[in-house]
Amino acid sequence: MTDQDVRRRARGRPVATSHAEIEQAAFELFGERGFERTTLDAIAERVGVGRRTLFRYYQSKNDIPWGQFDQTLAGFRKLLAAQPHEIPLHDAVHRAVVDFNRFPDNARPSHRDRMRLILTTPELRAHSVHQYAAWRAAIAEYVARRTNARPSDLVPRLIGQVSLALALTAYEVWLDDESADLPGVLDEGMSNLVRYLCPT
Amino acid sequence: MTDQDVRRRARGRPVATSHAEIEQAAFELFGERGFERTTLDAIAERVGVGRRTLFRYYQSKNDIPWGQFDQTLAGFRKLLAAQPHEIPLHDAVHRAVVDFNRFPDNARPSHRDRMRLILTTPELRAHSVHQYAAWRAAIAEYVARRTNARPSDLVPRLIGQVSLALALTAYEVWLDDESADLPGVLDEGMSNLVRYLCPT
DNA sequence: ACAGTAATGGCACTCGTGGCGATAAAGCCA
DNA sequence: TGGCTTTATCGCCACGAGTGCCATTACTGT
Repeated sequence: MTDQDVRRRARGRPVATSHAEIEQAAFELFGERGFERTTLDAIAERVGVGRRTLFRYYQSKNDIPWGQFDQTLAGFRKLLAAQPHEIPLHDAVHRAVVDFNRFPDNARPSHRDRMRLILTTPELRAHSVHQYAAWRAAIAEYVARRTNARPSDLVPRLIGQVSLALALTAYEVWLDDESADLPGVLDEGMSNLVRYLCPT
Repeated sequence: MTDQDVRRRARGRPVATSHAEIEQAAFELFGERGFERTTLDAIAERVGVGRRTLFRYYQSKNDIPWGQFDQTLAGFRKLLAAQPHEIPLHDAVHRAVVDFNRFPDNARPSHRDRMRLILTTPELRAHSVHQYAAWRAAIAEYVARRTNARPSDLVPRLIGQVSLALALTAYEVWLDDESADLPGVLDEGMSNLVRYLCPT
């Protein structure tokens, strides 16, 4: 999971920290002072590393809460590709989205903490656009493959955007309601959307 | 439209510039050097005003391309409120969205230039989340009114998000294709979405 | 021990942003 | 005309994110 374990000791100087360590320290501080009032210096100090080094692990302060989203995204692409070709397109996409959002509860920081921070901090809400774009692209490419279109065509793009819309709505409702489970809200959203759009 | 005209000369020192003037200067520079490499100093200098003064007109550099979106948004709320109660909800919302996106071609910077800048500059794409949130809220409130729900409930939120998804997709396609007209792409997107979601 | 290698981390710089207070340019009124 | 009030401008300083540059450090392999 964490890079230290995977990465066979290369030749040079050993790493001084890890993504996991940085995220833990950062989330502690975010919890104490809030995201905006936590400086990179503070994070670096708590990790016991130079500020400059943080930028070797995360492109920006805003990327820290997302962790290693690249890897998560790769998992999502696999989920999409694994959907059976027989089922209708919208079912395939919806299933992949729902599966993608079944998270193990043992992560640390928890998925809920992550998403709460991201979705309640204005700056992070804005910055997340970049992650969302990559997520949408995964969907658009899948749809393009199945419909013999280009990812930049109207329908693939649209389905990517609408799937994101549904997911974001589900997340907001889920965060508002402690008892809700995410896959359930996603399903509920989807059926409401169909009810809204489809002529009787 | 512009504030100078409306605002009857108040008592104190007269204003040194206007939103329109700042936007023109800014768009000139954005065109020459790109958004990111245009500093606020450069804009202030071209307008002939102190850098500090720019912040009295726009909350941030990122807000300049959006112009006075508050006013635009107020117009959108009126469009929604003006929809007849008889037609189905999704028709009402869609009509308001389409009407909202009929823009007069005489604006300067043109609507197309504005949107191209916003949608092709990563930083602006991210920052636009704030404008979008206000736009979605207008829809959510309208839907809540018509369905006797709260704006924070699943369905109003969802319809706001999905409408935005559709609009953004339409904008991207519209910008890619010089010959496309925006209302047409919006309609096309909507019918494709219905086709995608609704069981035949 | 020495060379090679790769991560660290300090330094200096740019830029957006916000606070504070001084100042300029008008109108109002005597 | 001269002061008073009002309101916008603008300079100055400080902070934090982000970036390029480069010396340094701590390993591995020979």
